[in-house]
Amino acid sequence: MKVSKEKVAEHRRAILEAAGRLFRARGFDDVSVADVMKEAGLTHGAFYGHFPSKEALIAAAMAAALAPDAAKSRQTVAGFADGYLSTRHRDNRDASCPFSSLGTEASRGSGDLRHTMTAALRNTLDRFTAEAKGKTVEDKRRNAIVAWSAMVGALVLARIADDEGLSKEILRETRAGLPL
Amino acid sequence: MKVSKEKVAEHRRAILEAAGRLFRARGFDDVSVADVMKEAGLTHGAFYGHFPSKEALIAAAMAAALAPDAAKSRQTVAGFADGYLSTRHRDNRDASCPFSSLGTEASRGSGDLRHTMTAALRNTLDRFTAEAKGKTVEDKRRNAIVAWSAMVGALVLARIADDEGLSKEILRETRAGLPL
DNA sequence: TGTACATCAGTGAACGCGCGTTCACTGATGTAC
DNA sequence: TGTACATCAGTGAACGCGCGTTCACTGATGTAC
Repeated sequence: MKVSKEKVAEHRRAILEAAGRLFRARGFDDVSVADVMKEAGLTHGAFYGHFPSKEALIAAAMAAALAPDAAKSRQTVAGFADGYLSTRHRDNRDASCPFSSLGTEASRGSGDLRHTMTAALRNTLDRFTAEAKGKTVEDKRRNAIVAWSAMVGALVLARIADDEGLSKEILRETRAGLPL
Repeated sequence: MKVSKEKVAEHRRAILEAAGRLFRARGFDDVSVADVMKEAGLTHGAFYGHFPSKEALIAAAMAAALAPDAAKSRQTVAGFADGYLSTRHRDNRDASCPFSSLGTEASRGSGDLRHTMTAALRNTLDRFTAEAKGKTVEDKRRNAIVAWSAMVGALVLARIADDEGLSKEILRETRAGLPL
């Protein structure tokens, strides 16, 4: 049956939100269009009224997940790093940073996906540069790049490690050694 | 037809090698058992004589890809970092470091896979600790962790970036800022 | 050393399954009068 | 404001396809004598 414009917009938001959570928790390939639609409270047939393909959904869901968040941008970079390198972030995969939960898959993704993520990467580096250690702008920029690379890498490694002590050590020592 | 013991061992090696290359280039989910067997010069039916499942192949292929390499262990850590953060390594995905090419997928992988990768992670950190900056062992260990996290993260980010200038900047500045 | 035959690695057809995607249909929405 | 009907979002069955895995068969290997 037809549905009001408001419901359509609400459904679209629900699909993007469900996709964002499921993709981050299980990866792009292990989540089907039907899984996403079920999680959004709809049937799979309705999907193609909202998006032209699964690939387009991936790009749109990641764009939504990476959209600037008011609460986060009020934080200092140091505060953001504390949360980023926490066991809470490590374990809450479905709401975690797309770079650390889907980075290696994203690098093989569509042009749209990579373009969206590149824009988010630039934003993050700019924000970090303003608060990084260093006397010159060049030093600050370098430290911003090292810090963001280390944060993403540390979360990837902490999630691979099957030893809780090692995993926590990686998070803790990376946080302590960040040039911020 | 039956095949000599030497051929069997050779075929197993060919399967592991093909799997290592294909998985790193395209991801675990986008490479089928048939793809691997074809690349190894066999038919897909022979696969289950060598491995009990695709999951077991993934773990075995990554163990082979991560096995200590004589040429690499002769290098200094600084030399290893130069190669790691090069555009050559970024672009040669099929022979690249499993952490940077498959890290986010591996974190959702089997216990066997994560165990193998954890052992490799420990080895790398130990090797880095010996040559990292720092006065105390604790400082060296912290810098080893930051350096390895930053290297893995930088390669992931450099592969996502769809702007060659930004991608190269990430590799270059991460290399320059590494606490080694 | 030579021969007979049991073994078993590899082949390729076949299996059930879930995937992304399509489509005829339904019925509430919202517009034209 | 009330009514008639064209629109179109959502439903669920169906599509072809490729996947991981199985299996009856083949024929070279390698062992027993």
